[in-house]
Amino acid sequence: MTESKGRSTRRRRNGDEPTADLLLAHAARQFRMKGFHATSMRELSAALGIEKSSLYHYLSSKDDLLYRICVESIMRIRMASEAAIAEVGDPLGRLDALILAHVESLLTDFDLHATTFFDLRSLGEPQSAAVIELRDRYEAIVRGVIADGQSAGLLTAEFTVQELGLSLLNLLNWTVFWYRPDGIDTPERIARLHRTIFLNGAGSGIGTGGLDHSF
Amino acid sequence: MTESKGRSTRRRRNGDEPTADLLLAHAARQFRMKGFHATSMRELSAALGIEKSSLYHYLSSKDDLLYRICVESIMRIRMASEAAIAEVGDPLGRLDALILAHVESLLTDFDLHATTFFDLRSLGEPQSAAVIELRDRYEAIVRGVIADGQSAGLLTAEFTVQELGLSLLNLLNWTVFWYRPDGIDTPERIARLHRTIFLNGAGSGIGTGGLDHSF
DNA sequence: GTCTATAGCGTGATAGAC
DNA sequence: GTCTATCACGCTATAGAC
Repeated sequence: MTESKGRSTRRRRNGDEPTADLLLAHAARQFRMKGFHATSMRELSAALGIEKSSLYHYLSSKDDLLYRICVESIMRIRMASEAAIAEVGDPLGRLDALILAHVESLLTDFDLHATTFFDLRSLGEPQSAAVIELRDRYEAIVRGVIADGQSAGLLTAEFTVQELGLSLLNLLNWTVFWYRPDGIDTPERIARLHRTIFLNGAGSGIGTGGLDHSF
Repeated sequence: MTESKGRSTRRRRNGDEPTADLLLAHAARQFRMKGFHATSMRELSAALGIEKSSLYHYLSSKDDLLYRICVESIMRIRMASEAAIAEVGDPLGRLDALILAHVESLLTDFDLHATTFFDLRSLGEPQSAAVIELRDRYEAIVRGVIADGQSAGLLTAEFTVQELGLSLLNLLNWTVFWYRPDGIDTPERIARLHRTIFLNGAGSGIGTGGLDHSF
């Protein structure tokens, strides 16, 4: 819980004082829904119940806001995933923990992550490069867990660590595209779906494997 | 090959006459790279070697251009996939054919598909609804192939057709996010990777299944 | 920390000659 | 079918009072 200064100035549209965190959350929400360039500072300030010029007390530019959203998004999913796998020793348990933590962060901080995925390209240099490096570092952790699984004989050696990593992140990340928080699927069930597909596939095991690929 | 009118007016920046098809391709390319709102009509016309006002001979508005890109994108992947599965009778063969055709279209018409995925939300009504309906109709075809596979005992019944469809499209579609045409991976290898993961998973088959899920 | 007012620019789109 | 010229608007960001 964020501690207020204790001084209430005037009724906000949402009942809260505008803080840096609140600003980030509102902005991420609007960016996810309309896109970064399609969302004006006018709309942003209206959602917070202040004038647009007042926004510049909290940020230096619109780009700065996007940058902070991207960094926050990646730091959160990385912290969550690292904490989850730190408790587990065996390769399969680590993979399970990673998948669950990744999906839970993805769907909890939905607006942040969706904005990062969709609007990272709108970020100028050098911020863009900095965010990409952060993301690469997180994905290296994911690939590390996969590599351990391969070494332990848990995962196939038919494909490289890179390729398996791409498959896993494909499976997990695209969820932000269609996920709606009010839907019936829980993060747990979605994680279990992806976990099952990634490890065992959707095949029944009869006649789906072998060397008779048509391509 | 598009037939020219035979009359050359002046040297274009890319050596070609501006046609509706060429315009669409150039626009999709720029939209994919910078985003719809971040790409100006100025930049668009510059890539074609004409003045910005001349663009309006080919289109009625910037939104109209995006709409045509989205429709073209979905029609192409649908035609390709329908043609591919029409030749095949058995469920596994149809799934294989669908995956390969989907991935090939995705990577061949890379700019079109990426623009549709990333900037569909920038499209106003009623065009947006029209495109979403087109996409839903295509995804129904995908789900049909999955349903057939389930009926034939080829695919697990542990998850619904909807869920398996989401997993498969997660796996395939996110590829537009990281794919670069000059990379080393061919569409065929990427399709085979996703095909293997979706049907058999990445697990070695020892100790990855069963009821001992940690979630 | 929030306001009013406005600067300065780039945008999508149009008019009309050729 | 392409051009030159221009309009009207919305945008990000700043200045300065309180």
